[in-house]
Amino acid sequence: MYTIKRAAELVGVSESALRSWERRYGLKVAKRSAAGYRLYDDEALRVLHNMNQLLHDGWSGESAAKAARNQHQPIPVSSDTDPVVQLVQVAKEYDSETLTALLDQQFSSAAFETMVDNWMLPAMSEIGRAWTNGEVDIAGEHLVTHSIMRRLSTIYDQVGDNPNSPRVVLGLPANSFHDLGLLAFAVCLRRVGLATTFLGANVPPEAWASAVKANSVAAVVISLPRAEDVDAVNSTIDLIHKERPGLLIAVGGAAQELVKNDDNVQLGHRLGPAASEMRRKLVSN
Amino acid sequence: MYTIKRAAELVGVSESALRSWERRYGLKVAKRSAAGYRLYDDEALRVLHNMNQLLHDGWSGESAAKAARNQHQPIPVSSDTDPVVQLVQVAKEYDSETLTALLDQQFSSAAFETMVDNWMLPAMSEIGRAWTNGEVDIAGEHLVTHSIMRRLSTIYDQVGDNPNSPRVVLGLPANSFHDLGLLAFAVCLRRVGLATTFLGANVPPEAWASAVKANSVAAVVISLPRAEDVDAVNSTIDLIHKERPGLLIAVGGAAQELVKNDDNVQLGHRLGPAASEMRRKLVSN
DNA sequence: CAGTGTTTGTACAAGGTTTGTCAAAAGATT
DNA sequence: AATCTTTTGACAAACCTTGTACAAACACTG
Repeated sequence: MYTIKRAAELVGVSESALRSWERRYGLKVAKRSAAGYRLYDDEALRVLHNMNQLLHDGWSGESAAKAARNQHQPIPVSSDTDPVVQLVQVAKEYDSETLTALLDQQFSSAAFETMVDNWMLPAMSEIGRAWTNGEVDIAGEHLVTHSIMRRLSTIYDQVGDNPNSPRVVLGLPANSFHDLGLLAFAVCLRRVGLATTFLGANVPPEAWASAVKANSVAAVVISLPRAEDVDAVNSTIDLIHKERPGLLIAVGGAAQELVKNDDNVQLGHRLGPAASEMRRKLVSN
Repeated sequence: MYTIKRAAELVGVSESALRSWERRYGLKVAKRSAAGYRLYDDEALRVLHNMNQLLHDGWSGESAAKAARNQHQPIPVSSDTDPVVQLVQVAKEYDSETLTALLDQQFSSAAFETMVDNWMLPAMSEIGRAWTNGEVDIAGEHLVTHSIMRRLSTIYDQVGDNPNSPRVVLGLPANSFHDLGLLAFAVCLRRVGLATTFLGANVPPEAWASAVKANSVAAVVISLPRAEDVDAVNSTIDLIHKERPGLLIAVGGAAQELVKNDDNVQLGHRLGPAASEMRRKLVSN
């Protein structure tokens, strides 16, 4: 624990500056002694160091302080606030620095499935609600969606395929574009040991037909995030049935209940359990 | 979030020009602070960078502005092009999308040490060359540097410290800021099982003195990326010698040959071998 | 080719904001 | 007693804002 004089020396700025940063930007990194003296630990010094660098780099004080705090903290971002609310807040304010910190935190906070079911999907639907209310604009929604998509793709690649297991093909019907939940589900499937082919958004019927031709394909997952796309899903299912009769077809997404279910399976709204269930169905041993 | 002064510097145009573009062509890429100051983020810089390039190509302001906003076509990362060339290309075009993909690919392509020595460091020095030639602007160089720094810090944290091993303290002298290679070396040291304390850039003499006081510190690594900082390094070394006589001091970086070497060690220019060598020196068994 | 209008970067003025530093008064530490 | 530290308020230099003006470069037209 260093006094302010020492801390200022170590960081390479004046004592006044440290006090000003605290007063003006709320950069409260120092503990206080019984008598009210500031006491800086190593973690605090790192934050101050970051702050100094960012200022040298031409950042505004306000945003530099925010970024400096979030740059190097394992448990950052006011952990007393609901992380779902935090994500909506980030979308409102278009705050990409806090977004990065929040994603870092959430993606490493629990098992992937838990994080997705308890935080990511609820938070995304909350953002959808805020968007229809006009509280969040398109840019904010985009920022968040794209960042999460990038993380998911990275994880999808990192987990890697399981080429010797039964293969599941995942995609959305033509003209449907919300592939975030579906990609998260693809990750879950890979994590339970299945092989996956991720077709993504807006898959035209022909592409579906040719994707399911391969012999290794044991199941298909179609997502139906919006009620409008019911017809597209239904006709896609018919087409797949014609191409590969008896193939397991599962439907997911917010509007999955609207699909006529003769032989197909509804996945429900929790990805972790749905992935385990899928594995049970496909793997014999 | 950069102020207009720095944003202008990074893109390589005047502040007035930025304001004019905004007023005349509606190129409103900057957020505003509470007081109305313009604040530019990376995305904004990308658009401005495009704008500038298009103007240089002879486009009219009107159409350049429209195109600059939309010019968002990431080049796919192809495996048959030299990845060093690809990184320079990314810096030229300020293409953060492709950068992410390229980093994903490279960071998972080989052992960390191989990736650093065969790709990252050569590519960074290539970007430096392109910058002195004027082929890459400051903004492009910054984008790449910062993205790589973020990856490295994540890895540094993920690898974790080895608290029971001999500790190595790493840093740059005062007023020296190129800490990318040094952080990569810190990761290498952790990966060979050593404990590390990363002080980072611009470490004032007092901070060096207090950092080496701890008994567990078995060695110090000082980096000298630019010839200008020779004096700062020499005086820092003297100070450390006075504080802890006999402590192993190693010098790395592009200009390491310039340091007077009485007892200190030169690390050479390949990080993987240097880290192994360091381990051999410090670990007895 | 000269004349006219437009585009584009830059400069200046008047006024508000940011940011590091200093000073004063009072309490804590050694 | 001498040397810290605290908060609060104040100040100046640097910075940013909008609006207007101007000159060089360019394109078009008679």
